Amino acid sequence: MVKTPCTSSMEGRKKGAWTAEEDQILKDHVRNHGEGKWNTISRKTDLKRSGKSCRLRWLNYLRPDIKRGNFSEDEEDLIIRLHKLLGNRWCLIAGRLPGRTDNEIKNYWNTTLRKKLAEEENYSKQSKENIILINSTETIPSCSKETKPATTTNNDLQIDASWDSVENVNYKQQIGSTSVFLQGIDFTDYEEDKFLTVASSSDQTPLFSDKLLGSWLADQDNLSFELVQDS
DNA sequence: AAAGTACGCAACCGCCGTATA
DNA sequence: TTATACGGCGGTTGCGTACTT
Repeated sequence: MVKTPCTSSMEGRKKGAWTAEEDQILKDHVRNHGEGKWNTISRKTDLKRSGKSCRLRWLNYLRPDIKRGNFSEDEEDLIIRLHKLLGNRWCLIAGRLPGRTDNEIKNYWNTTLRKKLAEEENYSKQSKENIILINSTETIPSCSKETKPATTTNNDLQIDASWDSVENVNYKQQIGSTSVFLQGIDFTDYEEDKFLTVASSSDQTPLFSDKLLGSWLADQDNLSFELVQDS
């Protein structure tokens, strides 16, 4: 699909679809100078593109390791599971799918998966029984009554799934430390200070910090494999 | 065959965090 | 400490294509 190129009046910057010539200029520049310093590209080459536009074009289209074509069932399943865990953190999700870009995953989610999941949700509303509480050493209050803790910040990750819609959740709470098994993922070994919050918010969603999930994901190279195996 | 509508996706926009002067 | 530039991210737009009427 090719968009008609158009020219912005702002500083002669070009906008719209990229041409093959522009792609070649950008590829040559990155090959010779590496990624980064995107704003210098328009000064050092004939490209009349903003640095942002160059960066986006490279990351989403020109990068050599980009995987093209339809998403496989495994990839689709992984996206769904990661989205339950991470919400709209497309860059984090893309980090677990080699060759896929955040933009591609975001588009796929918005155009295909969201609809598909909505249809499935309408079809079956039985997940409530799938919440399994194990090894509780104290009573876990009703999730629906929990409120967002005072320690929470705007950087907290709010998992984009209500307790009612999360499947196969094992929630374990221990005296002295907090352990959470979510979607088969064990957070037990993580230092307690990394658990900014382990609770549910007023809208019935559990909260985790970006720091926790970012470091955890970085450590768990086999996450994709495990999640796929899980399905 | 033509017009209208829905869909997919590349690209843009605005915001935010970080680095630097 | 403040201002500015830049990079990164998620949300949104708009164009081309496919499908429907």
